[in-house]
Amino acid sequence: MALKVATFNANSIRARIPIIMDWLEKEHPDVLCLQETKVQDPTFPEAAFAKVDYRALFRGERSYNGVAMLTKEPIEAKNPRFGLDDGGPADETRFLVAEVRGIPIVNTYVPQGRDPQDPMFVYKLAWFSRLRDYFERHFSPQEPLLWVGDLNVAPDPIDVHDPVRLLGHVGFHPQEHEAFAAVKAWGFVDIFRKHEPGAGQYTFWDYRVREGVSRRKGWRVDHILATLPLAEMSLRAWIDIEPRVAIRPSDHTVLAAEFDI
DNA sequence: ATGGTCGACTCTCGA
Repeated sequence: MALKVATFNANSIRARIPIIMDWLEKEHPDVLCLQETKVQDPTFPEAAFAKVDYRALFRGERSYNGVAMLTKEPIEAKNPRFGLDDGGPADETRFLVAEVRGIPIVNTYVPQGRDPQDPMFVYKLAWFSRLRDYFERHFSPQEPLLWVGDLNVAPDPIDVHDPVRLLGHVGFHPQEHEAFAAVKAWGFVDIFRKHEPGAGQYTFWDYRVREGVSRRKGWRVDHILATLPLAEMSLRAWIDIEPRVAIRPSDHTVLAAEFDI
C-alpha cells in the first residue's frame, strides 16, 4: 500500500486555499504538511478542507509561523503534539508531530534565521540541535520516522542557483550546513536526493528576484527525510511546480514523496 | 544592482 506525503510552505493558508484544494484533488496525498499558515486556530479554514475529505491538525498565530497537517485518515489517538518539550521555547507553531498509519511524522517550520549577524540565526542553529535531541529522546533510527517541512537550509551546492555567491547567506551558511548535517547524521536519508540526484531542483524562489522561477533562481530548502527502514520503502519523490505558478502563487512549492508501506 | 515583492495588518515587519 502506498503512502503519499507532501510538504508545502503556504505563506498564508487563507491566501492559498484554492491552490491547496486543487493540489489535494489532483494528487490525493495521504498527508499534506503545511508551514507558515499565518492564522490563529479559530480562523483556520478547516471546513474548506473537510469539503474535499481532509482532516486538519493545526496550531497557528497571527501573521507569523503556524503548522498544520491535512490527512485522509484519522490521526492515532496518542498523538499529536505541538512544540518541543525540552524546557526551552516550545514553538508550538513551528513543530507538530502526529502518527499516520503507525508512522510518526514530524512537521517543522525551522526558524528562518534572518541574517547570520542576527540573534535569530543563533536561535536557528540551536533549534537544529534541539531537534536532534528530540529525535534522540523519542525515536530510534531503526524505526520508521518521517521528518518533513520548511527546514530553511539548502544543504549542498547543487541546492542553490549560485553556490559561490550565496555561500554565507542565511539558508546556505556553513554553520547551518553543519547544524542540519548533525540532525541528519542521527539517522535520516534525504528522500528527494535519493531519487533525484541532479542539480537545479528547487522548492523556493524569492519573490523579490524578478522572473525567479523561469530564470531558475531557486533554493531547495523544503525537505522530506526518513529513517533507513522507511527510506528503503520510498518509491519516488518530486517537486510539483504548479502551486508556484498558479494564479496566486506562493514563494514555495510542493515537495512530495511516495512510500510502499 | 544590498535592490527587489508579497502577506498580514497599520505601517512596518518578516520572509
